[in-house]
Amino acid sequence: MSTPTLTDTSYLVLGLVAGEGPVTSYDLKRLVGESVGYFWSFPHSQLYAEPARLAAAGLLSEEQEQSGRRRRTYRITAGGREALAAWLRDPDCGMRELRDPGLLKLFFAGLAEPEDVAALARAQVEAHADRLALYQRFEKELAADPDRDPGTASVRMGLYVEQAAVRFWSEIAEELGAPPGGAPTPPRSRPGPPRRWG
Amino acid sequence: MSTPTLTDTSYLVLGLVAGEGPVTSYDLKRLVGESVGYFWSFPHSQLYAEPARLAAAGLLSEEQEQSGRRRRTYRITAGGREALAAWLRDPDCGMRELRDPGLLKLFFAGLAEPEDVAALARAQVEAHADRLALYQRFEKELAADPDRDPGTASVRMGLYVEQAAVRFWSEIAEELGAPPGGAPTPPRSRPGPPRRWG
DNA sequence: GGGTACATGTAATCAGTTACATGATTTA
DNA sequence: TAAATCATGTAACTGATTACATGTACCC
Repeated sequence: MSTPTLTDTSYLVLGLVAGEGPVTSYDLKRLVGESVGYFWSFPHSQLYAEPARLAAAGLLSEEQEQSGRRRRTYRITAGGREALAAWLRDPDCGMRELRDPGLLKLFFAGLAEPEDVAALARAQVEAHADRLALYQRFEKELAADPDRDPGTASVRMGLYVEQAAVRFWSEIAEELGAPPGGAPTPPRSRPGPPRRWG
Repeated sequence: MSTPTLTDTSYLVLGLVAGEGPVTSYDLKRLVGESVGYFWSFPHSQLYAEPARLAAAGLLSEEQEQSGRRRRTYRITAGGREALAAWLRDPDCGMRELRDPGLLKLFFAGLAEPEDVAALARAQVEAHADRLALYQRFEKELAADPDRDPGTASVRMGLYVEQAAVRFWSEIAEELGAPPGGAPTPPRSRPGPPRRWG
C-alpha cells in the first residue's frame, strides 16, 4: 500500500539515485542524457516530478537548500533500496513493442505513392545508420575500459537493433527501387492496409 | 488550424478507416488486434476516444445508430484523406527508442545479483524466441499470398528485431553463465549504473 | 433459461509532454 | 554590461491507461 504502483520510470530514477549517491534533478538529467537516455529518454520536467513522487512514497529522501537556488537533493531510503531490489530480482517484465512511426507509415504503404515509400525507406536507412555508427563508437570505447560496468552491455542491444533496422530499410528501399516485376515504380497494389497477419 | 496536432495514433486510426471503409470502434479493435497491434497496441478505449477526436476535427464523419446499440460508424472525409496523404508524403518521422523494460533492468545489472541478471536473460530469450517464431509463421503465410499488400513488409522488421533480441540475450545469458574470468558467478563489479557511454 | 463470453461504451485518473518563467554563470 | 547559455523549476494540458458498467448473443 505504501508503493502506489511504480512505473518503469520510477525504477529508472530509483536506480540512478541508488547508484550515484545524493543527486539533484539536474544531476539526473545529465546522467540520463549520457547513458540510459539513448534508449529511454524523457523531458527534464519528469526528472523533477518523478523524484518528488518517490519521495512522497518514502522511497527517496528529499532535502532542500534554504539559500539561493533552493535545489532539492535526493537520497535513496531503505524502503527505496528494497523496492529496487525486488524489481531487479523479478525476471519477468513486459516486452516493449516497437511503436516505430516509420514502421507505421510503411504499414500503410498500400495507401501511399510508391515513391514516397521509397523516400521514407531511404530516410530511415540514413537515420538508423547514423545511430548505428554512434553505438559502434560507444561500444568500441567501452570495450577499452578494463573494469567495464556490466550494465553497459545494453549498448550492444542498441547496436544489434540498429543493424536490423538498417538491413530492413535497405531491403525495402531496394525492393522498391527495383521491384521483382521489373517496372521502376509499380502501381499501387490495393487500397487499404493489410488485413490480417497469419 | 483545423488540425490540432495529430498524433501517430491519430494517423493509425485514420489509415485504418481510410483502408477499411466505414467502421465502428469495435471493428477497429479487431483490425488492430490482427495486424498493427503486434507492434503498436493500445486498449480499446482509445479506439473509442480517438475516432471521436478525429470526427470533432472534421477528419472523420460520424453516424450513430438510433436503435439498440447506438453504435457509431466512422467514414473518412475529404479532409481526413488529405491529412493522411500529407503524413504519408512526409519521409521524415521520429525514430522510436527501444524503451525496453528488460534492457532497463540490465542497465542496472551493477546493482543486482548476477544470478538474477542471468534469470532475466533466460526469460528474455524465451519471450523473444516465442515472438520470433510467431513472426516467422506470419511471414511464411504472407509469402504464400500472391498479391500480398506492401504494408505487410513490416512483419519482417519485427522478425529482424526479434532475431536481434534473441541473439543479444543469448549472449548475455552465456556470458553470465560462463564469464571470461572463469568463476561461474563473478562478484558484483561496482555499485551503480554505468556512468557514461562514449 | 441461466451462465458465459463477446460487444460497446463512459468515467476517472495519471503519466508524460509542452510551455512558461526566472535565477545563475559564462563570454564577448 | 549585455547577451547568451546553463540551471532549475512550476503550471497547464491531454493522451493513454484502468476501471467501471451494461447490452447482446451464444451455448449447455
